[in-house]
Amino acid sequence: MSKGRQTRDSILHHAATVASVHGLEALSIGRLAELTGLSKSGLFGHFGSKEALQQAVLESVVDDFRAAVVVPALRETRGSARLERLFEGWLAWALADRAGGCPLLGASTELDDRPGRLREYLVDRQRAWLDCVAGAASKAVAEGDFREDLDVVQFAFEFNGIGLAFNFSHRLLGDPRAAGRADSAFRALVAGATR
Amino acid sequence: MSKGRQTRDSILHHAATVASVHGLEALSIGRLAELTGLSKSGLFGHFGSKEALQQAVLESVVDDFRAAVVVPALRETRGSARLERLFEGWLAWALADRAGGCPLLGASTELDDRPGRLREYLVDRQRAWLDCVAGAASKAVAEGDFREDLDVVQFAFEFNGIGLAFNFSHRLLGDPRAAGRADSAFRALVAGATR
DNA sequence: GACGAAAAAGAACGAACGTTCGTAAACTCT
DNA sequence: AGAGTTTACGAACGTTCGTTCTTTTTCGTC
Repeated sequence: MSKGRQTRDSILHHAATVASVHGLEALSIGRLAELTGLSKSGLFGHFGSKEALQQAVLESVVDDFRAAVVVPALRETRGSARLERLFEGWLAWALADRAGGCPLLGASTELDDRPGRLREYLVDRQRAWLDCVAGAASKAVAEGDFREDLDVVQFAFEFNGIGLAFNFSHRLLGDPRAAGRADSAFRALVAGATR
Repeated sequence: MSKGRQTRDSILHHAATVASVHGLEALSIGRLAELTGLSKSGLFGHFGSKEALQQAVLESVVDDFRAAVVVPALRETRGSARLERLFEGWLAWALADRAGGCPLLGASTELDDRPGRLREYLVDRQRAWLDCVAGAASKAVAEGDFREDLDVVQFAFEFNGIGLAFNFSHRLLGDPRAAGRADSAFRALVAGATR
């Protein structure tokens, strides 16, 4: 890997940490420069604009998410087992050792009313994520794990809600039972899809 | 009402609009000043600091929420009817005519990793909100609408998740079926609590 | 209508913001 | 080792930021 890529990756790593706590908009070239030991202009040159930096951070985090959650689940046997793997993977990702919470969830409420390239990219990726969940549920139906008349999009909607509720209770309220609550909710969701 | 309170309320109204789109941190004295037709220093004098302004905005929105959602529901007959009222009220609040989404949800992810007075206040209010839902569920159990062994805190957790999922699908993804999805999820939740 | 208080304006501050530019250093490859 | 290209620096730009003063205007009350 060239020197440039190396530096760029280091910048993105620090940026993702900052963004997990303060959000994408709070990323500042100057602060990020002293965090990485670069000059403002030196750091700036890697991206060309602040928005491009934010985009790069977002893409980098999305790639990590895919590698940490989606790819391992796709290696699991299709059916309800894969869905369980998706859920556990998501929970582990949300609990991962960061300075703050999942940057994608943060960006989702940060960008949800702000048109632009960033938002479009994020919307696309989040749709893909929900499609992934719905697709897995669909496979579970085909495998006979779930009932024939299950609304898989509705399933993905509620699946997502459990994740969001977990994030809310865990990160904001600091509820130590949040993971257990999420687990119970997921089991109830699966039970409702099974019978 | 004195002239001062009047101006202050006007400022808070504009501030809540801005915060609904860009978040609490993005509130800027200068921008808010030209939005309200005041000078920076004139506006500043009403609060004394930016953080005090943010706090005032938060309190103002919380008061609106209570008046629009909680109070009307408490006038409803206790039991599952009141819960339905809470849910509908929440949905209507989230769909209300604002520039952006609900400022309290925005603040919840904006502040969830940032210690301080603002966060503490918000956590307190959100806990109270979940307690309110759990309390209503508890009443529904006592009334015989819900089954005896229902975990009302878990109920509130999932109730909250449905709201968050709605906000996500509606505001970020722009899904026109979001409200219907939320409604189906709520009915499923109630059905699970009933039998 | 005068008087004290409250509200708003105006000017200024130091700091941080994103960005541009020209130049120097470091790396990559033959 | 030398040529060519990345990579990084340092200085400066025009703005905007929150905040602090002092001064002026407006309000509520007797």
